[in-house]
Order: sequence, then C-alpha cells, then structure tokens
Amino acid sequence: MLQEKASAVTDECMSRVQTSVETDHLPDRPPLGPSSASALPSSNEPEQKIESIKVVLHERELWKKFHEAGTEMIITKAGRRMFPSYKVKVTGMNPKTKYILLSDIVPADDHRYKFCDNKWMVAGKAEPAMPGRLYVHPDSPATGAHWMRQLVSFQKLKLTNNHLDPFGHIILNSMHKYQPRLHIVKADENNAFGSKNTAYCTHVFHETAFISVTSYQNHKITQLKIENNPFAKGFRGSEEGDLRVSRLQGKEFPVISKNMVRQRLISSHSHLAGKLGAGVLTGHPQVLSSYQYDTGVPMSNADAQDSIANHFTQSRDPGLLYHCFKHRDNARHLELGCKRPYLDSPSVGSEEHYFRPTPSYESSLLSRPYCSEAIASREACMYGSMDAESGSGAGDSDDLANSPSVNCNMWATMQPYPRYSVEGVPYQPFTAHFTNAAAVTPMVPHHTPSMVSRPQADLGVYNSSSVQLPIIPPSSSSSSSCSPAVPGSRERSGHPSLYHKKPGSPLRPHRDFSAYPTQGTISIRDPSYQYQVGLSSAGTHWTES
DNA sequence: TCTACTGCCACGTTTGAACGGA
DNA sequence: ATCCGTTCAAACGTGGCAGTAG
Repeated sequence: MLQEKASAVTDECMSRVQTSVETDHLPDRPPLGPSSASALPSSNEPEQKIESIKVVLHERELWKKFHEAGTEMIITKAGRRMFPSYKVKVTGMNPKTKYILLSDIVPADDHRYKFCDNKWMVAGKAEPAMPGRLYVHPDSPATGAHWMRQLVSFQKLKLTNNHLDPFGHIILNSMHKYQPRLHIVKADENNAFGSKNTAYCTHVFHETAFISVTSYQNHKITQLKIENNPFAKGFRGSEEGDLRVSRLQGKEFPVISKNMVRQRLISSHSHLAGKLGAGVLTGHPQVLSSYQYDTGVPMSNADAQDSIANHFTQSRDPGLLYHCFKHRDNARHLELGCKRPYLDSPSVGSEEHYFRPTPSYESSLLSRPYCSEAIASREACMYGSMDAESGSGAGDSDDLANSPSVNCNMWATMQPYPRYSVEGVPYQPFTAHFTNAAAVTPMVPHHTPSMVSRPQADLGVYNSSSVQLPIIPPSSSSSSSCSPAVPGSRERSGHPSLYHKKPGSPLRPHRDFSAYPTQGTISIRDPSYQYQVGLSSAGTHWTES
C-alpha cells in the first residue's frame, strides 16, 4: 500500500483549513513510468525546489486567438468541455517527487456581462459564486518524471451551470468571467499535505480567461471553435468538399453555409447599423491588452466596462473568411436565425467576406490543429462541494482519514480571480475544500454511501478536506506563485490524510467532509486580496513568461 | 418582446471490443 | 498463446436551432 499525504496550510491571516491528502492505494492505473514504481523520494535525494517548476501553456497561440476575440466557454447542464483545452508542459520538477496537479476556475471579477453591440459589457453585479470545485488531474499524484514526460492535459474538465451537478463538474454562472488556474502541490509521503514541508504553487495564464455562456454570443469565437475543435468538424466547411459539391452543382463559388448566411445578414445589417454605431468595433484587435486584472488597479464598474469593451470587443475580422459550409439546409435561417446582437451590432464586415480567399489568419488557425495527446484516459476527479447546498458540517477528521470513500474537493469560498493590484496589496487566497462531488446531489446524504454512478468512479478514493492556495499578481500575461516548504505551517484541526485512493475502486461510498471553512474566510469581494503565499513568509513568486 | 436557457439533432471524433493473421 | 493491425459500432463531443421560461 502506498500512502501519501499532502497538505496545504494557509496564510496566517486567512482562514486556514488544513488539507490533508492521502492516497491509500494507487488506483488501477497504468504504470507511471520507469521512475514511478517506487517513486517515493529518498530522504537523501536533493530536494528540487518547487520554485523551480516551470509551466508553459500548451497551444498558447490558439489561446491567444481566442483571448483576442474574447473567449467564451459553453456551459451546459450535463457539462461541457473547455476548448481550447487546458494543457500545460511542466518542467523543473523533481523526477522522483510526487505531485498533485489540480485546476480550478475562479471568478475573474464580480461582474455579470452581456454581449451587446458585438462586445462584452458589464451588465451588473455578479451572482453569488458557485461552490468552488477542483479538478484534480487523473494522474495525481504522480512523480515529477511522469508530469514532465508529456503534456499535462485537463481536457476532460467539464463546466456546468447546474448548481446541483452530481458529476463533480466545475460549476459556473453563465455570463460571468472566469479564470482557470493550475495548482501544483507536492504530495509525498515524506512531505505530507499539511506538514511543515508542504509546498505548492499556482499558475495563472491570463489568456485562458473566458466568459461562460450557454450559447455562443460572439460569432468569431464560434468560428474559432469550429475551425480548431475536431469535434466540431461537422460544422466545418471543408473547402475541398464544398468546392467539390459546388462544382458538382455547377457553381463557381462555394456553397454558402448558414454561418455565412448569418454573416451576410450581419454584415448587411451592419452596413446600416455601422453608420449609426461607427467606432464601436475594432477591425483587427490582434493586439489587445490583457484583462482588467492585468492592469494592476482595481477597476470601477465603468472601468471594467471599458475594459471589457476594449478587450472583448467583437471583431468580425474583415479579413476572416467564414467558410463554414453547413450540412443542413437552413433557408429558414435567412428569415430567422440571427441572434439579435449580431443583427444589431455594427460590423466592419462586409459582403466581401464570403468570397474572399481564406486569409492567412485562418490559415494560421488551421495550421494549428487540435491534437489530443495520449494523456490519461481516465477521468479526473472533479472535486466538488455539497456543503454549500447541504450546509452540512464538517466530517469527522478521523473518518476522513479512514474512509474509503470517493471524495471530491471544493473551494469552500469561491475567490474571484484577483484584479491584480500593485504588488504588496494582499490577495486573498481561496480555499479549496475537498469533498464529495457525488454527494452534491440531494439524494446522497452525508456520510452515507452513494450509489451515484459516475464516470469518475474509477478514480479511486479521495478523501479530502480543504486547501488554500495563494495566487500572486502576474508580472506578465501569466503568473504563478508558489509556496515552498512551509515552516511552521499548521497541522490544523488535525485533519488527517484525506486524499485517499484505493486501487480498482469502483464507485465507492462517498463521504462529505465538508469542513466548510467559514471561519476566518475573507469575503471573496474583499478588496484586500492577499497575494501570496499563505504558507510562508518566505514564499517565492515566479512568473511564467 | 427580449434574453437566457434547454433539449434535441446531425455530424465527426474517439474509444475499445471483436476479429483475423502472423 | 501472444502480439499486432484492422474493422466496426457505440459512446462521446460539437454547434445549430427551435422551443420555452422568466
């Protein structure tokens, strides 16, 4: 039996809820690699500092393209994957040390948005944050060698707007802006979660921020998704195919898709509207500054609106050929079909879009095809909360330690992604709360076996409590913070190991260890965000360039 | 009336079982 | 008996769209 413990302790000033993570068994997973079989680090080995870990966002250029257009992510009741998917390349780990990689998505600000006049605008105050959930990479814990061997993919992470989601998907509010984050936690038997040696770091890539939607608002985003996501190939107009069809039909031009028709409608409309709304759009927002939280200064609502207007401005790139040919007849679309924002919005586009040769912009997109790495096919554990819904108290610590249950994590308090302020202004760390995602469903009572069957069941057993992880202000388009070994970190509340896996565990009875850390938790709207580094005054920052 | 949301649809990709040959 | 490659169907992931609720 392999046991691992890890813990994180928060800043002295913050609500501190110790997290313990214990892996009782490695689950039935493929071998982690040559160095993984007995990967427990030797105490004699020189310990590689967690500060030295470097994380590079995969397909950053693609992310940037989306970012420039104002990334939108569909959220559905059943859960929807992110695209582009969140993949990173990690280097600088100690090959033999075990790490837990997990991701969460936090509010980027406290606004609600609407898509108006082809741009995202602040539409009011954000709704209360959903219970935070963590997505722990299915390979976790694994050795540094394993993580560094290949891309680390969070592509199976799913987003939902179902507040009672039983599947452990990350719960978001529609029309809100979010920021994904990556956390790396050392998880060694000799370096347990919650021990004084706990070390972790947080990485934020600003280009991965997005606005959650239930249907796409910005047509450019739709096009980017269709062009880059293989699962959306059905909506792609294969130039060859369509040209072939066109030729067969004796046409000299490609078949016009619904999207093209829509574009045409928009474009036509915008010829009129554009005269009224001139100046609203920018034609080529190729270079956009980062989001408001990059500015370093908290923004007023008006500022935010400006920012959104500037950064999420819909750009119907006049150079972009919307060449999506539809497989379905949609003459009706000519009459209906267009979302009002499209119709209403002025656009720089014109009819020449539709027959213009594909510009390099598009080519560049197509030259970066989505490729799925041969990464963990196993589902990751989506850690979620039931506390928010149930209000149940914390589970017994010992039970946590000993329970074979599947447990998932949640952030007890959903922290908005900080509007990064000048360095030195504290950022409030968010709190991760490991609990049972399946138990989120009302039908699954606390501390009782859950019969909920879910695909993540094969992940094994996770007992968990809570984690607080800090983030720090970015110095560039992405940022990271880390907390190396934390002397004096608190073994608080005696939460024993909560991260608990057993091999071959099918869906196991779940428990909710909802030590919902309200105590000492700072409001997510607290402007006094504490950057760094809950665990140690000696915390180190580094920035991903 | 408008907007956000939901459920269903068709299509393409992914995955893994089944099969056959070496 | 094992390994490898191919085939095929089911499962899954997409965006579109009509209908619905507030």
